Amino acid sequence: MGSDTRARLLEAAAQLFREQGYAATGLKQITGAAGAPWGSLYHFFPGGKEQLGAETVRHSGGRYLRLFDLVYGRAENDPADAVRDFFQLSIDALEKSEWADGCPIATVALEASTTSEPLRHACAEVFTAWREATARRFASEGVEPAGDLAVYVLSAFEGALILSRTAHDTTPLRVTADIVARTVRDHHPGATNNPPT
Amino acid sequence: MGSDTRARLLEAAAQLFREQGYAATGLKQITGAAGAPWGSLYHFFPGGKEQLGAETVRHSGGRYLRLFDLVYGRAENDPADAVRDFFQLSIDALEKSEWADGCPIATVALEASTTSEPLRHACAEVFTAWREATARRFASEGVEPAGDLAVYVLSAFEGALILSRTAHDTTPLRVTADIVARTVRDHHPGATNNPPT
DNA sequence: CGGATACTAGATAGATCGATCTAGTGAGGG
DNA sequence: CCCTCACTAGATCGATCTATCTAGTATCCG
Repeated sequence: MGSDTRARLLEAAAQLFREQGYAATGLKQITGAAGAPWGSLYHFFPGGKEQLGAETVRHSGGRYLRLFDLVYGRAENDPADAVRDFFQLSIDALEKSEWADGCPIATVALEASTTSEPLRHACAEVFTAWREATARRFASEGVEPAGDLAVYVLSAFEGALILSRTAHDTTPLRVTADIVARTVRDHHPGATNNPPT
Repeated sequence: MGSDTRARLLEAAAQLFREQGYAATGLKQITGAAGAPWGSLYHFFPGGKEQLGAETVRHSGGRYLRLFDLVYGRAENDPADAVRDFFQLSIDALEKSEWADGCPIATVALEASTTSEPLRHACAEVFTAWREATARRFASEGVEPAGDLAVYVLSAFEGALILSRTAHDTTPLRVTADIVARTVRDHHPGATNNPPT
């Protein structure tokens, strides 16, 4: 039965991959941070670093998906406010962590894009799940076209997060949140303004 | 005087960092790709990998800046069309390279964010230069607020590029380009529609 | 020609990488 | 009790990493 070693390894890997990326993080560093013995790593992840990476990506992705559902699920928020809340969550995380906690997927996604198909695929799955969660929320509120707007929101969010983290300045996230939220509002039939055109 | 070894090293490093990232790329691999002798690397870049990385980032950033000026400078394009053209350039680059050629800065920026201050700073400078070039173009056409919209366009572009490259699918870039171009058009006094609100 | 400087060439160091392997521990079920 | 199996523990391997160091070659200037 369950020691939590495996979970601690995933957690430590998630944190380190998020901060430093996949290639720069050594397995020794992960076992060290997790307080896990070296031997356990290959016991739980016989596929080695690549398997640990893929599972970590899905693990982080799932955790954020629950966060999506939480923010989007608040009944009192209209979709534009929900989008704004989500950007704000990242602003808070960035500041609290002193610019360490960016997107837990993006770094690995870029590194793995040409390097490891299983890893890239895991990242793609996570992004798809996030997009679909956002699109469902938009569709249920009549924000259309829900799928396209979800892709757009996610793109703007990921990009602004990169810019803010690199510049050590939350301005990109704040500015982008404003404009994107307005776009969403303009596609929301319940809002005060109707969509243009 | 000029052998081109130093230039070839920068070029090879730029390509490899773009494809695989900074940490995953070995110096041996760079000298190999550049056809440059190992000894030359530390002759031209006595600061080692970090100096090479920082100079490579600025090198790639400058090259793209000229591309910005080229696209934004076309007189017949209004700003919304220029934005669309720029997204299209990346779509073409992604497809032609079979998803290898993403943003030459983003991967390194994410990797270096907590790892190397000089490298992060170089990336931040490049992003700033890109934003300013875009903002200048917007301001000269009366697209306001030019600075905010430039940050927004750059964010959406970077994010969509990540999503498209990870998914091996140009849809995020195409969808995001449409919506972002419309936003820019809506802030352009010369366009058929006036800005909302 | 002589001598300084720029660059090439690559051996080597020392550390760390991911991965494998063997040995040992400990709890639970028969 | 004992056997099994999940897990721990860490030595060890070969490869690769960045960086340094020493020589050798070329080029330009006097």
